[in-house]
Amino acid sequence: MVTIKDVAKATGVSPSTVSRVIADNPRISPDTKKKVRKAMKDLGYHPNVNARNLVAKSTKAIGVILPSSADKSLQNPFFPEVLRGIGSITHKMQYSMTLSSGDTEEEIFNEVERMVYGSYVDGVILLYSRVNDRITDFLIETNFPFVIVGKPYDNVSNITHVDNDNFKAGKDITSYLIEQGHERIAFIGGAKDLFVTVDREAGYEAAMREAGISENPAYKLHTEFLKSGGREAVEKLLSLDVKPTGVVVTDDLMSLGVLSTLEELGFHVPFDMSLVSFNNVYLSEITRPALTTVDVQIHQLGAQSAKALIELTLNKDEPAKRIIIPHQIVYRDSVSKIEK
Amino acid sequence: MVTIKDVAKATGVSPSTVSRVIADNPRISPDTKKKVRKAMKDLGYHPNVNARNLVAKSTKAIGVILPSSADKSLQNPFFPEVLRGIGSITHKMQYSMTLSSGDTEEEIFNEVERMVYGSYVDGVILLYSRVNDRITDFLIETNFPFVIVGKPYDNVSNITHVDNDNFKAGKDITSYLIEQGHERIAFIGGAKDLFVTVDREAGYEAAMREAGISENPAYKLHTEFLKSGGREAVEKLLSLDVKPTGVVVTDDLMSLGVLSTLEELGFHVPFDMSLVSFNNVYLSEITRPALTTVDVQIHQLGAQSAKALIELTLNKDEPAKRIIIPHQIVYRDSVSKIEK
DNA sequence: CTGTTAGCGCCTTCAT
DNA sequence: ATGAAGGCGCTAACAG
Repeated sequence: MVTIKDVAKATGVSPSTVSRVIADNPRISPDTKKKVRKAMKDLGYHPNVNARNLVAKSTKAIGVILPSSADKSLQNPFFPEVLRGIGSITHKMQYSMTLSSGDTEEEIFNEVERMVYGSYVDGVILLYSRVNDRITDFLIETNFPFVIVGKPYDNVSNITHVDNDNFKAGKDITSYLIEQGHERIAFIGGAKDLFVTVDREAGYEAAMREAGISENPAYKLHTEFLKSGGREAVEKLLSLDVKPTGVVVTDDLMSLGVLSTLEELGFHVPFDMSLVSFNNVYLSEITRPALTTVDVQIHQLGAQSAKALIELTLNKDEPAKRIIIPHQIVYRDSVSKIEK
Repeated sequence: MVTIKDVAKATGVSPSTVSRVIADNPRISPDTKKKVRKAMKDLGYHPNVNARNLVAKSTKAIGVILPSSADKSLQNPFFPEVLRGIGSITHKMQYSMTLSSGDTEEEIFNEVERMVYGSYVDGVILLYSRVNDRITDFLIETNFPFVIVGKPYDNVSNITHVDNDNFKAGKDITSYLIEQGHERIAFIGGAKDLFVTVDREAGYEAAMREAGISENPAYKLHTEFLKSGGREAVEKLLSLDVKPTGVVVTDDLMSLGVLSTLEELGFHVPFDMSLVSFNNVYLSEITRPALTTVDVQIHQLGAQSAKALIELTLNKDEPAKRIIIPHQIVYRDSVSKIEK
């Protein structure tokens, strides 16, 4: 391994001078800079991160914490996409990113502990938000820089987080359905303790209310995320005497399941049933019909969270922020107009 | 930050003793061990990785290199799943994993360079395999430990890699179609410079040959991975005078596109057309019909590669290995029997 | 069984 | 503008 000393020796200067050249210190003569740089290149010198981190007390690395992978939620294309978003920033800033790998909450907690106490990373991004989360609490207690993608379950104004306006997104997409003439609109969401679900549902309710459509509890269903593709939910809806004509589903991958079940039971989308969804991951354009869905800009969610985190690590008393990524409906073929 | 010295002072021993306690050195008296451990706990001591890495010349971290994300291939649920597989091992071995984040090949190359020269990681896993890959060449030249998930384009016997027997997988699944009475079987694969495609295709051909079915070039198609869901390929097949009765598609996500196009054009799977696929990612069970597909055990691909890599890093002259993960067909509803 | 010493590779005062 | 010296936190001989 080529060290700073080797370069120094080769150039006939002292190690500290080389160090200064690396840092591009202004009070090193252009001449020696050139010489040193050449030697570095010739010898194939590369700084050793660990040595550097040790004295700098910073790692230029951020930890990304995935939700516990008990369920299959990790197969949601959402994740690779946020990772790419995060990566786009870390790469540009020459940071590296470390992924959590635990399966259970306990395991993940231990990892985060290691990351924090062991100075593995300068900060972490939480890719989930759970009620009463030990990890969040721990991060707050230790005053370690972190940001949440999504909405914190608590301390909302003290935790930097990047999110969509899910209430509005839910309202917008529901309103669209209403504009298309639908009135009997159902809602299929994920677990009720997830803020995404709650907020999108509230948006759905608001749109219905504003349109003067009375609420129908039988139209509001919740299903374990990904559990057999929302089959039960769909069956329940279709067993109703007065069936809905449209459904709002809170996730594209879930929509795929809903779509399948619907068609399997003989209900053709969008003719017999309209369907709208959220996220706009790749598969929403290759399903049949292609899904009309809310583009939440997953990539941006990742990128902005990384950016905010890095700022936090650079300046510990940067105030907590709430960053809202705008959404946009992308219209495809899963909705039909109802003529009155 | 609590250091080893603090613990030493608090216990009245020397720093090296504390260090030995951490390493659980056998020739430290149980008594002092206990004392020291208590102090560590009381003070909240956690070893600093960077300091440790610096002297150990090992980082207990591995780098995972994703393919350049120019295309959307990263949205393939394949990736989260390998990551989980890798993570299951790194976690167990207390390793951490660093993800590449570059977009272009150039960017990724630079990252790998940093990882290698900067001692960021002890080894890397390549999640792709390209022809004439600079990164692979670089890793070989620098004699840096690495393993490939998939088949190396060159030096096959000198590079540790973990893969499926894609030839056999292709053959098995095609044979299954033949057993079900199909004779006009088409093949839709990804880019021809990917070994997965090539091998699975060779398997398909072998099965056809052995069954005495003459080859039909018009039945063999290649499509940009994920490009508009293989629409063109399907259209081409359906424009043929003698249409196939079955299709072998090399990836579940592609199958989703194929399926959609097929149905959209009025061909119902499996009645008008049978469809088999590869990978067995979650969505293959929620499509309609659910896909009969080859389970390639993605999780195992990841886990075994991590295991092999860690062995490599621990023992640099561990011989190169070729690890084949067995596959298995999972039968679902996308194939129908043809009575003669 | 435990302490002392040196050094991993780098950065940063403090001199000059 | 540059060098020398010390130290980041930890481990690994070498003593005893």
